[in-house]
Amino acid sequence: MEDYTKLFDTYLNSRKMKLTASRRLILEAVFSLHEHFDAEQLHQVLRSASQDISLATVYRTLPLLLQAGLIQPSPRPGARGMYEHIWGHPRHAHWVCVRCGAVQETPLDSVDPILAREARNLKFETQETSVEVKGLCWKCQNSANDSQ
Amino acid sequence: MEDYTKLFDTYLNSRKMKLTASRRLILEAVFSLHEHFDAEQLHQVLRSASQDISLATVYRTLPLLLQAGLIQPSPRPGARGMYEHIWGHPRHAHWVCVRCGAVQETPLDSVDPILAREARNLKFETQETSVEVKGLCWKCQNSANDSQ
DNA sequence: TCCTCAAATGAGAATCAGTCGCAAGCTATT
DNA sequence: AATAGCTTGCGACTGATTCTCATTTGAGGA
Ligand SMILES: [Mn+2]
Ligand SMILES: [Mn+2]
Ligand SMILES: [Zn+2]
Ligand SMILES: [Zn+2]
Repeated sequence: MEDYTKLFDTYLNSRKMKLTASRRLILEAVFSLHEHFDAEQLHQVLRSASQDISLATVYRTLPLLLQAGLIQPSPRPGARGMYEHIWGHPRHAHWVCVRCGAVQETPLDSVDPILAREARNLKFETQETSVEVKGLCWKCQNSANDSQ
Repeated sequence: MEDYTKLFDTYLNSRKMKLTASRRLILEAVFSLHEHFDAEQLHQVLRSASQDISLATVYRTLPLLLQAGLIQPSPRPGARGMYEHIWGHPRHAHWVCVRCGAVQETPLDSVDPILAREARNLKFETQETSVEVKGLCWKCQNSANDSQ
């Protein structure tokens, strides 16, 4: 049993909920993906693995994974309800190209101490940090004069 | 004529669009607000000033203000389509309390140089930065054992 | 001032992601 | 096996945003 499965099971037990077959499959699908995803995409992954899980169940499971600390919202301009798995992944900033949509990631190591200091000043108890930068990736700068 | 009105006019002219009465009123409403808002709230502000602008027009104008650099999206967990005006406002991080919803702001001064350095490494041309921190505000920590 | 035409608007229909209600299916317990 | 509580699928529903289209407005030219 993977670590993340144990963690999910523990979380569910603490809520008198069950680690069902559906939830296990959704969890596996989430950790099989290495990009950001939404409910619909996750559902597609399951369907192409011939797993007939209803979309409603996918929608119902995402908040559980969120609460369990296994995924986090990963908002994209324009898109809604995007997530990414975070178990075992160092926290990171997202650099989103507004032209081609590519997303690069960088660790938050240098930003974190600063935010920690400010949190102390505000007496704010941080739960989750999100750093998103929009702009043009290297490739798109160089093709800035191409069509669209 | 306010600076932001001139800027909007210039932007619209460059697109062969017109600074109409409706757009002017929406612009004024946007800068009369000093919190984050969505289309519906903006529409309410206009209605309570007896300005009968249709909600569709509000929705149509927001992307123009965005493109003109007068407002920016200000995503809130759970809420969609939130904005804030930014003309003349220093860029800032948002500290959102997950319990009471209060939003505090801090300048990005100390974070910016770090992100600038990383942008250089990535050869990324930054257009917009968003730093959002979720957690508990000071008040809510102290009432953490209260109901809800 | 009057005309012309592209741009803008209002009203309501349409879309679409996400949620909900409920009957049926599971699973642990007795 | 009966019970009780959790979970699921299905389809109906909701609410935010977008779209369509008939009508109005506004800027520039005659
Ligand atoms: Mn990521
Ligand atoms: Mn703000
Ligand atoms: Zn790009
Ligand atoms: Zn609070």
